[in-house]
Amino acid sequence: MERNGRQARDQSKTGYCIRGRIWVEGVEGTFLGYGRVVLLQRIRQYGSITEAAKSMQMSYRHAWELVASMNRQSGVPLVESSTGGKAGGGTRLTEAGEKATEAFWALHKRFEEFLMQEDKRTAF
Amino acid sequence: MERNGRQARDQSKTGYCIRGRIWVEGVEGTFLGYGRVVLLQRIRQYGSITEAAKSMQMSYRHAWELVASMNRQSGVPLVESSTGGKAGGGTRLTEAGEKATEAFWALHKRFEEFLMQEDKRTAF
DNA sequence: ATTCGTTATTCCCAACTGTATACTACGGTT
DNA sequence: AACCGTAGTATACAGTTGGGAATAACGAAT
Repeated sequence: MERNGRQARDQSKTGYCIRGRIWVEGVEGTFLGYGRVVLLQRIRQYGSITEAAKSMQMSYRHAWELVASMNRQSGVPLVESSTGGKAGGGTRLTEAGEKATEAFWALHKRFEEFLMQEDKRTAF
Repeated sequence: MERNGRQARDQSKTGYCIRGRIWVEGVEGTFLGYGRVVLLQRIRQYGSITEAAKSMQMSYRHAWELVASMNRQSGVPLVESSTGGKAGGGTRLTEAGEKATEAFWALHKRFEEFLMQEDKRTAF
């Protein structure tokens, strides 16, 4: 199943594992989550929503919607787009976008550690 | 919105809050999650899937499906049902069901604490 | 002015989830 | 035997979500 591209934890001992999702919530619901931050990363990498979406097997429509949602909910835009030009335009991560992804990955890492710890600890 | 009946955290300072979901995963996906365990609790309280579902504004069909999924994935049934009789039948929580809900609430409590802590800690 | 590739936007459709409804099975009580 | 309220099951329906395709807007390079 490989939810969100994250690996399933070891179930060999009990048959169960502890899993979870974590996100930053803003006024319209999710502001930053795993998928959204991966998308931001890919946008930085490719300089294009189109390419970023393609690399994640995500439709451009969906990717664009996520980007719009993030920018709407953020005080300062996480991403800036330009249209036209020789390359047709592009999208780049702003400084605020860099900071946001960094902060989210730090949070995510601590969460993964929490899950791992609970996986060992809990009776399941 | 009040997702899953859990309260939204304080957003007064930053406009954001850290939220998450946690669950115990078995072979067919979710084994125990917040909603499922609340359902178990209500079943214990009412002695009936019908009443438990009604009290949560959940359809009987859905509630029954969740119960079946939990029992299928658990080594020993968490819930036992009987049909017929003066009361028409009923469903009660087994000892294993009690233990499972207890363990899940303990896990959930630690998770809530983790979220609270992250909410204070993180930049969002 | 034409070309080009991307952003931005719209519309329709498929898949999934859960609801509502209706029905049968059950078995103690009367 | 009839009654009653629950479990258990099937079917049809509604809402949401995301995909796919089609199209316009854009602007630098040629």
